[in-house]
Amino acid sequence: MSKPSIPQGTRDFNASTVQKRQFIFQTIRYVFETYGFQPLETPAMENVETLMGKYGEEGDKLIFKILNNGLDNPQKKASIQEGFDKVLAGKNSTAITERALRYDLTIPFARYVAMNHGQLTFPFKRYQIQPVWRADRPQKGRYREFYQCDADVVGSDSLLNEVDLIAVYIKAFEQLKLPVEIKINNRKILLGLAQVCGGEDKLIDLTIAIDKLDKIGWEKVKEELNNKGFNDAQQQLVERYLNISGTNTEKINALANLLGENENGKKGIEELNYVLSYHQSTGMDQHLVADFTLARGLNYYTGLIFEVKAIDAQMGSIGGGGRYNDLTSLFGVPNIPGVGISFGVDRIYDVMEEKNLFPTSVDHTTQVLFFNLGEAEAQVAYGQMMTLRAKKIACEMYPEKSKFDKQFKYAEKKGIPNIVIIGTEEVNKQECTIKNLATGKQINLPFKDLLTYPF
RNA sequence: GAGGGCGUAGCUCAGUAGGUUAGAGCGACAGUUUGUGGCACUGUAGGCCGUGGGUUCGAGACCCAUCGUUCUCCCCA
Repeated sequence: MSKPSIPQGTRDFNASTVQKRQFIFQTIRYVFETYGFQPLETPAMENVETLMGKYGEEGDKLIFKILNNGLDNPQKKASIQEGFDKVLAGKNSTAITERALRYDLTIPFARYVAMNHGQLTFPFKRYQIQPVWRADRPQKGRYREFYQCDADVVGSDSLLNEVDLIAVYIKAFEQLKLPVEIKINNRKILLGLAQVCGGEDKLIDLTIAIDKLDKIGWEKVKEELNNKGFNDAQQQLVERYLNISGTNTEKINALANLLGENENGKKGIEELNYVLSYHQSTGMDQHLVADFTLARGLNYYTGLIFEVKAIDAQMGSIGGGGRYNDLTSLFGVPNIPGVGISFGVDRIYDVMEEKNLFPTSVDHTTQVLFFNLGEAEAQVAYGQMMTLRAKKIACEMYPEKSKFDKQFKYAEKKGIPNIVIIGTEEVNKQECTIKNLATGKQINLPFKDLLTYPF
């Protein structure tokens, strides 16, 4: 028997970690609900075809697939063999696998909307807090099982949804006391640039190259553009695009100049302006940064896109989202536009832990430990303990009659602030000894006063 | 998918140029102290040195493979 272990990229969470994570979940859930979003849960596994082809070529490779049961059935040997050959050739085969673990929450949500659009009231606002799985190689801030907290609105074209979702981001991070900046761009602007640069078909090459700017620098980006067939004039245009800097307003003006009369460019800028100016009136625009290099991987985005970055932290994005025109048409139900955002709880946790941002109050533990001084005494103490529990004070009794030393140490390790001693003396006098472990002070109190004692 | 670092006690690590019985600190447990913790002292337990193979008279140290872990790239939360 080898040592027990858990799969790569997964984790166990101890008491204090769970409590801190709960703090993040509760904060985000509270904000979601305050903004009118209602909960949804979907299964951990989806049909393979629901997920495949939705996340790009790279994404498909990172989907965890579940092996079918009954592969050893001799009657199905031929079809399974055939399916296996397809898998070896890099294709998918339902004879081998027909289910997969969900990769994100947006696609399952789109599937849900497509399945239930008849019953839903639009605009439909839902939030979802559940784990997702990716067969990525684990590293800092990257896990194979992690939680996402998504909020989406479908069935509305209004930019007010974008405005509202940005407010959700800002308010949630404000409550978590985590300083962030929210980068905003518009896929329409990128599309406009691609058109000005010689064609929509270049959009993907262009965004991939642009996205790498802060990592590899302009020279390398230029090289890549060159390899992808962009001519000198086009490269110069991209360079001017990437060199745009200044305040949000300055950047937008420079961009408008650059893209000129391009329809998509104009529309993209208009939308961006709308959202930014709206938040000038709410006073939340200080967190917003127009960033034309922001591209985002998921190719279903069509409008404004967002990405959240923790300030002064070495961590990838801790949240992202954007508008998608027609996600449900992938499932046969066209014309349901939507916009959504996502929080990456595990990365938020890592950053907050690193910066020591968790309030000490998130550590809930037992408030009172009742000492166990023998069968008869423990029975009396148990009765007293139950009255405290009825008042919602967290209590426990040490289960063994052990030496004081041991019971004290238990309380100390667990961070229990108070102990109650009920021994033979106390039972005779119908009182208990209460000791505060931090101050070391102790008092005697009649049983009848225990209920009103301010633990 | 590509590349680097690291695997020695429950934890953090040491282990000198390969040399015989593998160490420390913290923690755990027990005692000094059978109704008062934190401190101190004393003692005890706990290791197929990740796994498999190889080189060598001799391997925790060197080589190969494998697994795990961590980081970077790709991509992403």
